[in-house]
Amino acid sequence: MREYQKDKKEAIINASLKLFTERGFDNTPTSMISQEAGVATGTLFRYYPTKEDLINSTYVIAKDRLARAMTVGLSKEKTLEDKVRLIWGNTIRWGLQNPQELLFLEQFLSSPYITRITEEEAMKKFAFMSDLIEEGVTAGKLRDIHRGLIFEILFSANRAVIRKISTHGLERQTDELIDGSFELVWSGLSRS
Amino acid sequence: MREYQKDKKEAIINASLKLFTERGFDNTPTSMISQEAGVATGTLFRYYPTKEDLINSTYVIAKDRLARAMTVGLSKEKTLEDKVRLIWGNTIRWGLQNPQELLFLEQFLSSPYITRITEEEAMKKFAFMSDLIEEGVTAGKLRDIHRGLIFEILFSANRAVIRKISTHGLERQTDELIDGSFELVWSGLSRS
Amino acid sequence: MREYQKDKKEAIINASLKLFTERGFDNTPTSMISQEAGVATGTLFRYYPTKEDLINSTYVIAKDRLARAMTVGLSKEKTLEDKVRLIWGNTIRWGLQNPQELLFLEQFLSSPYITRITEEEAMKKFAFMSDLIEEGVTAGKLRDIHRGLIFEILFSANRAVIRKISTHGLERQTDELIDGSFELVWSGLSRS
Amino acid sequence: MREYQKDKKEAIINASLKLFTERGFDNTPTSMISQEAGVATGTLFRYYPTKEDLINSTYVIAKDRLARAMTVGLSKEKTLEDKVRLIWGNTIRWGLQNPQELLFLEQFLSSPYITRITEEEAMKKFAFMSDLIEEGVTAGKLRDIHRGLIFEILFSANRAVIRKISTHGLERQTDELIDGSFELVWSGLSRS
DNA sequence: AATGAATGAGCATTCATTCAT
DNA sequence: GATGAATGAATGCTCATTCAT
Repeated sequence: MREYQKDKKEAIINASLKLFTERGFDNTPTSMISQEAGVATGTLFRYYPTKEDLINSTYVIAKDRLARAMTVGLSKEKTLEDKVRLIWGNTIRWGLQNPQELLFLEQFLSSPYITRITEEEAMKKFAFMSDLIEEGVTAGKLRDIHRGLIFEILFSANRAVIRKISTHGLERQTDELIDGSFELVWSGLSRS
Repeated sequence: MREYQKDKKEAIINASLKLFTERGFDNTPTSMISQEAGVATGTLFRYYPTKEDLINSTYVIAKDRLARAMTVGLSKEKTLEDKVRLIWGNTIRWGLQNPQELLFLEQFLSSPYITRITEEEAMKKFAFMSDLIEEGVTAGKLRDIHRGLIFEILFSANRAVIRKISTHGLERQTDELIDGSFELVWSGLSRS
Repeated sequence: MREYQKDKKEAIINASLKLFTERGFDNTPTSMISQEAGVATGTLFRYYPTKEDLINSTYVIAKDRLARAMTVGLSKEKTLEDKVRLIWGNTIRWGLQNPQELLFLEQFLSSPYITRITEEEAMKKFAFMSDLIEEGVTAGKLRDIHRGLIFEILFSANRAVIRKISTHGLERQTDELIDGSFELVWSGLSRS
Repeated sequence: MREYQKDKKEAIINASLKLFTERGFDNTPTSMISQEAGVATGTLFRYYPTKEDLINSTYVIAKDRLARAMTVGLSKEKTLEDKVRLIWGNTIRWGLQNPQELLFLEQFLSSPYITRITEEEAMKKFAFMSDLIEEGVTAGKLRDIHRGLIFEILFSANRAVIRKISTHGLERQTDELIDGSFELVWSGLSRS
């Protein structure tokens, strides 16, 4: 309906992503999704037998897109700091360009759905982050505190930057803010 | 029902707080709230004409409780660093003791409801934080970057610590983690 | 809607009885029942939380009405034969006057619902029949075969008479057919 | 799917018979039937344009099987009583061995579908019974009451016996119960 | 003010049927 | 003929909200 979709399954996921982020899971009827996707109500249930299945599938897709965006150009970087800096910037830029997908992912942090989805599984896609952190701690470059905590702080601070930029319309200063916030976070995380 | 309530209005808010945090907004019927509060269904709507009104009122209450908890003992501290450190620890301890209320507040960060509630109003209660940050920047103790960004990073890192502790059952090491994470954050924020 | 109903619960049962017998359980939407009863869709579910609950309640009511109709005037009769003859006639006349209720009851014999309803419980209302049969066998008036079988044969033959009369429009000869069929069945059941 | 089927049409009927009896008409989706039959959903509708058509066809087949089973060995019997006795026993044994098919047939007695199927047509297959009854009445061996009534009583008593045996697990006493119930019914029907 | 029965729009899901391949 | 993806009307049930008592 919106645009030609290769197949209906993809159209449904795209519509879900859009509507779930705009309206929240529970405020988005499946009928609205199928309409937005340009398919019949029954078609949605052929591919996703349950609304919950649809939510979970959408989550996995979104998480995957984020993980891909974060690592663009990663292999070119040499030092640990440069790698983290690249990821830092990639993530912020992706978040600014895909605010809905990011918002959608955040819904899971505080929703009952989070328990139903294997945290483990979702985290596999971010193994590259865990690896980097482990490498940094081992090499004595990062503070020797709970690895998961470093991970969480990085992520949450990153989201904070995105939120601040988009909420206050600071897109013009994006590059400065990326750099400034990275220095701040990096100097906090790295061994003094 | 649960305990003797001064008046029905309070009973309703308490029931809301409990149920919303346990089950989420959309999964909590107003009928369940009125039952938990020990009042008739109609009574709830006398005080809160709309479910949305109830959600917003509950939000304000919870936010207020958080703000109070954060500032306990604040007047005793002298230096900026000590004040922020106190707030940092207060927040984490409160979050660990009131996980549901915290979760409830976080629901708003990514829910469509956030747009409906005056961000301004909610933020007034945290004026003490803004003041501290302003003071720190002015005095040259904190990095001179966007004030709101400092605020957001502080908050999000704080939540990250809480989440990590409760998710991984690290309550025993709470004090160390509070201290360690504060050093990390503070060294990031402060002027080198 | 149809007529003034003392209370909604009764109106719903009456509508159910009518529609279930006319259309079958599965071909009768709850919305149609509530409409026929002149209540809102939600009201039906206040009284009967599930369609199945409604079906079962309707069944119990109908069974009860039948049991009452069967025993009208029973205390006046003296001999076993007269008692059974009275019940025989009562049942046929009630069946002819309430064809839908009878049909409704028969639906249970061949429906999956029968397993869900305590056969025992339903049978309690017909204890007077079991007692009569037991009395007859003990007194040597009835053949000494499986009591339940006598019960079943009586019932099914009775229904056969009703069905035949109403299917073939033999209402004019009702009295003769009642008598004739009773003689037939009685001479079969009684000890020669 | 189950076993090799000569043609799809037969496979569909067999699947219908099985599933309709196990689950009832309305609780059996056509998709389930086509799956059980090992054909595509569309194929079913090539042979039976409507679910109702399929139900009716299945009914006719089942009725035919019953009629055949009832008359096995009938030509060997000489007297009227022996013929009826044979049919009596044949029917009970078939019913015990094919409880689901019998249940399926009974569904029609009290279902709205009965009006849609030509009673006449279904009855043609039981002409042998009508003939026997007519013969008996004419010869003065059976009571001179409404022929159809005799037919109905015979059938319903017969089903009552089957039901009683299978409900109470009396299979061991099948032969006695067949004989006992036949004596009972026959002495009722025959001219004293 | 308080009550809770009543309301009816709204929702997730099912399924008989169609039709392009 | 055969297939099975697609359709969309229909259904059981929920729940925010109203209002007579």
